[in-house]
Amino acid sequence: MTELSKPAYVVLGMIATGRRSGYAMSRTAKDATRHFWATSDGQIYPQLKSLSEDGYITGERESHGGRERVVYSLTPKGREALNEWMSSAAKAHFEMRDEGLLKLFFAEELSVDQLRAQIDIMRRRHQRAIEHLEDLRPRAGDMACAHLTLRYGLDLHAFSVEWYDRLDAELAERPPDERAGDALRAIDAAPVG
Amino acid sequence: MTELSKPAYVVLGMIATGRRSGYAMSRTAKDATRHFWATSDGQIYPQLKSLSEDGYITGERESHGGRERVVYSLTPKGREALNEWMSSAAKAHFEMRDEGLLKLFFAEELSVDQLRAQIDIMRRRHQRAIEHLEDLRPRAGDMACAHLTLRYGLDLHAFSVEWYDRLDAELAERPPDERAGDALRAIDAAPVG
DNA sequence: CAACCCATGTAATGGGTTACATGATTAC
DNA sequence: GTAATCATGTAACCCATTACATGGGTTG
Repeated sequence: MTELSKPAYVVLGMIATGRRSGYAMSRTAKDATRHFWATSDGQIYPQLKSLSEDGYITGERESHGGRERVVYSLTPKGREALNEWMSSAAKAHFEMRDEGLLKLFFAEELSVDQLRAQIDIMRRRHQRAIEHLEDLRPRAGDMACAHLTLRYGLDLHAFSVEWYDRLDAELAERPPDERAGDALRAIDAAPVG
Repeated sequence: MTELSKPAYVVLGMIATGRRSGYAMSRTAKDATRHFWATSDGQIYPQLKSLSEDGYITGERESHGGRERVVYSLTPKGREALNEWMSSAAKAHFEMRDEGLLKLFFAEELSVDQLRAQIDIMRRRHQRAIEHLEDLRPRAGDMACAHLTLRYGLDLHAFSVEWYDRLDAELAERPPDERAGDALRAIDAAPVG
């Protein structure tokens, strides 16, 4: 039982939760899981092929109103691999990439004005993310787990909006041409308390 | 003025904030920026070479207590590229990869018990991240911006710990062998409200 | 009859990590 | 003397995205 790749578990999980064609998986990946785990078509389709060859899943051609598609099912081996992964306590992959934070990290020499401009950009970015997730909500239908992860995303971005709001409020008290590093030191580098 | 790559801006920012040797950049990348923007040695050193060739930075050999190292400075061209990026309102790259959330997304058919076990793993993961960031704090020294991004990380993980705590508290009220999807629907899929 | 969605795939490219490789200096 | 830190780099590999390619069905 060697470990499978991450995209493999995505595919197994998709099948287990009723997304049984490659296209359905692709849709769900774009709609529902993208905001915490991106998966592209270039991963899904090759994965379906190799998981079939290795006996984790089986595909059946189905004609669905004239259109042809392949509908996959988990084999016992696939079910077991999924269960093992789902209940594993092994350290799960966690990563963040936030170009905005990178800019904040380098902001030492900016003016308070310039720093506040960047913070505003970030605040609005999280605000837009919230609006985007709200739009996705109806598409989650009755999948309770989809709503759960959506809720997490919404709450997380709301946290960020508030965090940047509070930081901005503290910076608003400082002279606009002060050095950002000095201003932050002055407000104790702990504006969010 | 074609746009530079992300690792290029990392290097420019590092120089501007006083990390002037490849090794110093590598250290800061591991210590301070890793939790929101990973950069490896395999990116830093080739980048130093190509940014030198393209006239964004200049390197000077320096002997520093017998040891040799190369210390870089920004050229006017490099300074301009950095300023442009720092003040740009263009959509900044933002990405999250959370394998734990992926498992939650597929948890529909698990038991409440199994779901709570996964939530516990995630809660502890964020707790450990907080401890790790606390350990890094002394190394930020007097860099106000380093403390700022550290603060964001700490607050973000604290938010997550609380979020999972609240979710777990609600699930604790449900029978342990209930289907996770049903339990979540029952608590209205909005446990964090 | 055009645009869009369903449906499936491949190839080129780009980005990033890991492992490897080397060697000097300093602290214990 | 030996382990850790300073210091710099390269090559192989893995992973993922993008663009391309194809074609049938549905809706306005």
